[in-house]
Amino acid sequence: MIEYSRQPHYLVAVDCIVFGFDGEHLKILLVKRGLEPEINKWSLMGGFVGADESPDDAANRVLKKMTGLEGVYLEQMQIYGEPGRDPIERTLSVGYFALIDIHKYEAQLNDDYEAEWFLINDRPKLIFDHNQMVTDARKKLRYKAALHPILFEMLPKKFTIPQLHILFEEVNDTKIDTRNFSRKITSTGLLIKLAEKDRTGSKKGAFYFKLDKKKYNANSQAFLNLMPNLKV
Amino acid sequence: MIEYSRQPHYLVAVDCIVFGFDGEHLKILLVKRGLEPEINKWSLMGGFVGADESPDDAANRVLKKMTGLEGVYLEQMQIYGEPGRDPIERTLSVGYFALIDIHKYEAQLNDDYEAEWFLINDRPKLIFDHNQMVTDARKKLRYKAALHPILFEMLPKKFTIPQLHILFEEVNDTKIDTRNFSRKITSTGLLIKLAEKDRTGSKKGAFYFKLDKKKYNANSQAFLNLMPNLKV
DNA sequence: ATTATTAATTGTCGTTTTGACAATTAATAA
DNA sequence: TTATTAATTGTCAAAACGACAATTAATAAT
Repeated sequence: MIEYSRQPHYLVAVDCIVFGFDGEHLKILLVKRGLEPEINKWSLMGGFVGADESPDDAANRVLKKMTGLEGVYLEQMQIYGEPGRDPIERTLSVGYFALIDIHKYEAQLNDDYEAEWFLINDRPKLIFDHNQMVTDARKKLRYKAALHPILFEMLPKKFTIPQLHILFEEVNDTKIDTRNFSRKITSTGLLIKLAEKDRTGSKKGAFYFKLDKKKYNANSQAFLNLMPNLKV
Repeated sequence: MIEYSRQPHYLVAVDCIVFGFDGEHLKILLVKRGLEPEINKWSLMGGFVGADESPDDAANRVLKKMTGLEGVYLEQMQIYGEPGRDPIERTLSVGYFALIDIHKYEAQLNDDYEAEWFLINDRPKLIFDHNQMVTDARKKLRYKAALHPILFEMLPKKFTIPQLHILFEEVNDTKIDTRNFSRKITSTGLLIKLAEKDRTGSKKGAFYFKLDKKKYNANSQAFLNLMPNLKV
């Protein structure tokens, strides 16, 4: 039988940086690690890639298992493969970032895992190279969101322009002129204005919008230039 | 001793899509595979990730070994990890794309490996999922090159605007107005005009330019909008 | 009822960028 | 001297950008 003799074999894992938005701040979802080493320390959601699944499959499985959510926005980020990154045994990990509607999650929380939302800017130290993964994910989110309409993934089906505005400011850690922002976001043609208003945040109330799914699917690869004065 | 018991272990490889430009067309560098299965079939340059190196290290090592070149532009693309992608044994491969100056290569060719340049649009069938890798790499190259000044990596230190123009047209598979192109590319401020002219291509001759390394290193992450009417 | 208050929404306008298109220039060959 | 060829510079209207202001729709206070 043919074989690749004498080549070393490694464990392969996936780790997910799960972003959410509570209406005010950008957050990430962390779990208490369930196995040694570093048991009970905070870490990203992760798991080993099984024999019959691809890394993408594994990431989806892990997310389903730990949050109950299916079909979430998931994007491969990069591989982390320094020889010594896991102290026990060589393990390469594929980093993914996920965007979920934080409210959807709360309803389906799987209590078997100790999971908790943390402010992106006020999170505990994480195990291994997970801190670096979060930094990288945040940078990639910022990059991608400047060009493609992906931040909708973190909002409910019905959302308002002001909500979207705050989310963009959070992700980019900067102030954006509300007047120019609303003009730019509506000019994409991706939003459908609803008759209903959200009156919780102000006296006047803000109109709800929903995503034009057809145009969104057709244009999700288009370059948009959603950030003013963009420098990365 | 702590261990991750009973988790499956896999081979991990790297595969490099090496792009080059001969002045007229975009090309990729392929090698004849040196081991079973599929020995002597055309494939990407690749190799297994060794025990003491990261995937990035492995990709650089493979490139050095097969082309003699060091310090080439190398970017991690994505991981290919479908369970059945290698018929012999489960192997996950990290795809990289590389941009090299085709002339530099010719001078340092390592004849131990049967390597050959192929037109990107007229290449042989490749083993495993390498055809998909090439397709993905091409798409990513196009995407990246539209926003960042990376195509210089495929040209000699001294190059002309018309050379750059043809390269952009090749990568994007489209015609670009020469007048608007030269204005846009010079307005980036990344080019330094030299006194010398290239007279091989025309009677008038075209001025040589070189890259402003300082500005290039400082701005390599900036968004530029180098393609007109950009849709991806 | 009238007014003050607050946040959402629509509006203005000069500057810059874009991209379609044409004229000029610098060299060589006839 | 002229024809030829490709590089380079030029023109301009339309669109996009971004700094900044006014108006509007509601509620709360008087």
